[in-house]
Amino acid sequence: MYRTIQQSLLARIQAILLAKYDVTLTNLVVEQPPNIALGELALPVAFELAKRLRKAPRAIATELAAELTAALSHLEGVASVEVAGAGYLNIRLDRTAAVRRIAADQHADIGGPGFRLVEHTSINPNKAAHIGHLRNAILGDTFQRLLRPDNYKRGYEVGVQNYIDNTGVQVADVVVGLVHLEGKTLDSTRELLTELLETNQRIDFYCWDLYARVSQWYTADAGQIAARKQIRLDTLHALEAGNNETAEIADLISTAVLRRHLDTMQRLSIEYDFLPRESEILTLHFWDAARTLMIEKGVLYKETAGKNKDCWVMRRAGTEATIAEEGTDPNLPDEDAKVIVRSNGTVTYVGKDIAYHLWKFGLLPGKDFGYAKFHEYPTHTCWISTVNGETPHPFFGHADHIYNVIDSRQNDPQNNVIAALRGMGYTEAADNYTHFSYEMVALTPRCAIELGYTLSDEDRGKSYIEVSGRKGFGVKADDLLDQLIAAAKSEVDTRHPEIEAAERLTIATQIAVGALRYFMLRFTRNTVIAFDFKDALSFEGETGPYVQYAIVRAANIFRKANTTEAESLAAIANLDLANLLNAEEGSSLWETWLLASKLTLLIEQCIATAEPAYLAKYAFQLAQQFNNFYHRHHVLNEADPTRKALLLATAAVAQREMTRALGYLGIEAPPVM
RNA sequence: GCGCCCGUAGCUCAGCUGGAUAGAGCAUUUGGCUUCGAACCAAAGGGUCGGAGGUUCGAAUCCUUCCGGGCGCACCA
Repeated sequence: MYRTIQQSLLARIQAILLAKYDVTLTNLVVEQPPNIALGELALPVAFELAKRLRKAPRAIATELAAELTAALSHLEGVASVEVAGAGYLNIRLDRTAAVRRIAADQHADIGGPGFRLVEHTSINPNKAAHIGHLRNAILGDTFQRLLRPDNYKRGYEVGVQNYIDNTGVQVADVVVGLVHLEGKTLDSTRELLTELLETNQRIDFYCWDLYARVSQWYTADAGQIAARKQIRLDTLHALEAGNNETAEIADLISTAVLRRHLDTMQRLSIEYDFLPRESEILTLHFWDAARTLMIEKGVLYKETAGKNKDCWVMRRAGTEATIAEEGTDPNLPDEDAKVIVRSNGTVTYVGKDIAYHLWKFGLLPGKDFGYAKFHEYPTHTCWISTVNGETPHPFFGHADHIYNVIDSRQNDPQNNVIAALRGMGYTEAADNYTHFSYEMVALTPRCAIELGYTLSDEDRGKSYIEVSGRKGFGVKADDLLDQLIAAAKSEVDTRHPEIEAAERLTIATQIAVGALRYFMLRFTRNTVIAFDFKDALSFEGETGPYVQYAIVRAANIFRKANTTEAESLAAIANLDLANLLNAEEGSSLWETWLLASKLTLLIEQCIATAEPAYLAKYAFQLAQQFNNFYHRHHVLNEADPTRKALLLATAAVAQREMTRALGYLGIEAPPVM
């Protein structure tokens, strides 16, 4: 509702500016005054105009205020306009009218045409997911929820995919471990998987340790380094080639680990639509089609001299500009160019990635994956790439906008892919390619010590230490979640011994997931999270459970009042609320309504900036506002029926919007806690 | 060396398309449960917004520069 009023106000003021001063401002700022007593919206537009019109800001504001006041009948919901401070235009809303509209759930819509692909998680299927992967998946899943159509907004058509690098070095390393350290064959690997399954052990945990061991093994014996490096390389080539026993072992293991990843993520309500695998990109020869296209478009060329002689290379972004600027001969070999095809004829990672991204935008002629069903969620199917797929199947490679949730260390490679698209003339695709970049999750030195690692003096002095799968150094996602559930469970057990055990566990899980997802979302993307158990295991203060608790409190009011949220909101439709809302005391109630009406605005901001943290902050602020309300007004004891109705409706609107906001964050509200 | 990111309260972080008195959580101190559940609320202390210049009516926010820290710059993936 706030956004609706904002939009109509901005349109009106633009019209006035054009008619009166013949100016158009591309970027009109609207903000909220520091105090609700000054109004609900503020426009500093007079300051901006002062320069251009050579007039005092206050004088301009006075003129604009008069114009707006005259047009008040066209501004639904606006009660008055006044000049404040050095030249602010402060807008006051008609509180009663606004409350009625908010209660009736009037709000601006969000959405549009086009298909949007969100890629996230993309964990190498050779080890357990850790907290860094959790940040990735939670960011991606939350963003996907903001985009998707639902019963609150029209939304955008969305596909969620999780890229699986099942033929890379990391999987190869685990295969080396199985074959050369454990002496496993294809058959005994099968037996191992069955045994782990039967004894309720996690294959991804098994691989976590094995991966760390084999990483050390490569360099453990000085005399064997070259030989072991060769084993590693041969294994990698065997995986890439396919159709051999080594590749079959890799497929068994990577698929088993992948299933574990899906389970882990499902514990956090994270689901996928499609799992494209590198093995199909290879066997279906995506690269061949891309290569032809790139040569045709002139972005890929063979280097004839210099250090990259005999490679096929591509210029990096900005090279043309540098050449023009420095006046170097454009015919000289570009030593800075990115190698796409090595002199031995094999393609690099970036080359494969370009092919994959051309496919995402539907720009790779004649190429698509085969599709097979892989996993069933309660409401939909997750598909996986395959060579000979089944029909019918959904299509994913036709995106109008893509979002790649990939950590900031991949900035350069991502920019290479975008540069390739742009160089090929696919400007629109390049513009609609969002590298949803985020910083890593590291461990505080204290946390590392708690986990039993010995630290060097240098590490001890750092504010954080990077996790390392290769060293087996990190916190596993399932372990953290288990700890969170245990902590929440013991709280629920003491608070609600009367509830059945199974239900207590369900509640504890909801709280644990709430704490974890909120924790990963409260930091903005480019902040390194220095992970610490003390903060992550907290259920108090700025946390998910704080918001969940506020919702539980609201629900208790309705239960005891023998009414519902919907009834409470409907009940105020015909009441005379003006006296209550406009009184001094009513201001804090009105502030709750106003904040509750901002959800659409927040979602739009999160989408525009690809920053879910704003919504997390908003959910917390709304809960804070509600808790304050809860403390100041005792709803059930209220004697005056009109006032009681308003208090009930206030609790209802706060609960409605908190629940929605949490829903977008992927957090459920427990019935009790 | 080049590129990107960060530096705000004791700690962890918001605020950064310039706007009214720089905010929150944690920690510390204090007060509040015979009340709709205290996983809560209220209050207090705590800030040269890394330093220095500049642009502007106005700078935590924009520009320049310096200092400190992180990450990335392969014919690895």
